[in-house]
Amino acid sequence: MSHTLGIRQAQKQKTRQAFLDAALGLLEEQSLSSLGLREVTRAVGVAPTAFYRHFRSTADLGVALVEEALGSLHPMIGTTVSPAGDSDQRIGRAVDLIARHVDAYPAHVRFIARERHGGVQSVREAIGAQLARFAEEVKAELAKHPESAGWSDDDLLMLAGLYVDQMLMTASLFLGALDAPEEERARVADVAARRMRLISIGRHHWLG
Amino acid sequence: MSHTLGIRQAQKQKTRQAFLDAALGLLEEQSLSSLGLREVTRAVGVAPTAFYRHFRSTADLGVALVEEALGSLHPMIGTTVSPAGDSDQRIGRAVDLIARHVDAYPAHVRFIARERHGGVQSVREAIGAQLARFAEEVKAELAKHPESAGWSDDDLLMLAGLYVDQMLMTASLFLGALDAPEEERARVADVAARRMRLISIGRHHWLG
DNA sequence: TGTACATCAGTGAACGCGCGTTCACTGATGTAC
DNA sequence: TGTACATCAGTGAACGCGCGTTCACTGATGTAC
Repeated sequence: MSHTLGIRQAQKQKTRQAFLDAALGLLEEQSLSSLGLREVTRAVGVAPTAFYRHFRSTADLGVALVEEALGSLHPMIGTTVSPAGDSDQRIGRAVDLIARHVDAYPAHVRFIARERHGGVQSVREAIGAQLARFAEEVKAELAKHPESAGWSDDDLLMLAGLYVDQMLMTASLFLGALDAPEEERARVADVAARRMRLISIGRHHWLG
Repeated sequence: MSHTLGIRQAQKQKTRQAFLDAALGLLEEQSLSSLGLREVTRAVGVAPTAFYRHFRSTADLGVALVEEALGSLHPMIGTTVSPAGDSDQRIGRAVDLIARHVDAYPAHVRFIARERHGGVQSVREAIGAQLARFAEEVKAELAKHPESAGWSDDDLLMLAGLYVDQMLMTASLFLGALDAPEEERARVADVAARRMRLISIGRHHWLG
C-alpha cells in the first residue's frame, strides 16, 4: 500500500494537477509556444509567481503533459497488439479502442498531435522518445506473433513504427469528428479499419 | 506572355514576398500561434504598420504560406504516382523526390508539418483542404493504373489518403535528419521505402 | 502533549518591455487631359 | 510632352495592456526535543 503524503505535499500535488488541467484546456485553442505563464495561473486561480513552485517554464509544463498523456498508455500496447482473434477482429478492436480513448481524453490527444511537430524542442523530443518506446513495445509484441517468423528485427521495427504512426493518424481523424454526427464518426472508423487491413495484408505477403 | 506590373505593384509584391520569407524563417523555431506581427516586420525591416498593407493578421499570412508551400506541388502528383517502371523503381523515385524536396524547401515542409495540427484554425483548414485535393489527385492517378481494376472509389480514396499521409510522414522524418550524417539520411530513406513497399504489397493483394 | 524553530507553497507589489492597433502623414507612382 | 490631381505603400508617434521575472513576505505545515 502507498505512503500517505503529508498535507503540504498533497496540496502541492493538487495545485500541480490544477496547472496541468488548466494548461490542457487552454491548449485546445493554441499551441504551447504561445501559452503564457500568467494565462495558466489566471485559469488556476493562483498568483503568477506560484507557477515557479512547480515548473521552470511553460515548456517544462509541456514535458510534464507529455508524460501525463502518453506515460499511462504503455500497458495498453500488450492487449491491443495481441494475437487473439482473427485479423479483422483485432483491427476492429484496435480502432474501437482508439475511438474510445479519443472520446475519453480528447485534450490529451490533441496536445500530442499538435506538439509532436510543434514549436517547442524539449516537448517534441519528449513526445518522440515516448513514441519510440511505443514502437519498441509494439515490435516486441509483434515478435511474439507466429506471422512474424522469418522477419528481420529491422523490418519488425519498420512495421511497428507504421502501426504507431497509423494509430496517431487515426486518433487525429477521430478528434476532427468529435462533434460530428455518428455517421461521420463511423466513416472515420471505417477508413481507419481499411487502412489497417491493407497494412495487415501487406504484412502477410511481406516475405516471398 | 504576362502583363508587366507597374512599379508600385511590383514593389508591393516584393515586400509581400519578404514578409512570407521572413515569417517562414521565424517559424523554424516557433509556432504560428506565437508569431508576432512586430517580429515579422522587424525581420523584414519595415514599420509595424506596413504589415496591414498586406495581411489582416498573422493567421492570414499563415494561410498565404500554405498556398506557397503546397500550391505548387499539385503538378508533381502526376509524375510521382505514374505507373512507369516496376514497383520498387516507383517507390525509389518517390522517396528520392521527397528527400530532394525537403532539402530544397525545408522551412516549407516544417511549416506544413507543424501547422497541420497547429493552433490556428484557418491555417489548419487551409492545409486540410490542400491535402484533400492531393488525395483526390492521387486517387485519380491511381485509378489509371491497371492494378486498380475492381477497386471501389472509396477504397481508392482510402489508399490515396494513406499515400499522402505517408509522404508527409516521410518528409517529416527527412526533416529530422537534415543535419544528420548521410548514413542516417540513408536509413530514413530505407525505412520510408520499406513502408511504401509494404503498403504496395497490401495493395496488390487487396482484392481476393 | 507542548513548545520552539525550520520549511516552503503561495502572495502581492513592482519592474521594464514588447505587443497589436489607431491615426494622420509623406512622397513616389499612376492617370486624365 | 507637361501639368494637375488621385492613389496608396510605407512611416512614425502614441495608446493602453499583458507579459515574465524579481523580491521580500506570510502563515500553515513539518520536525526536533
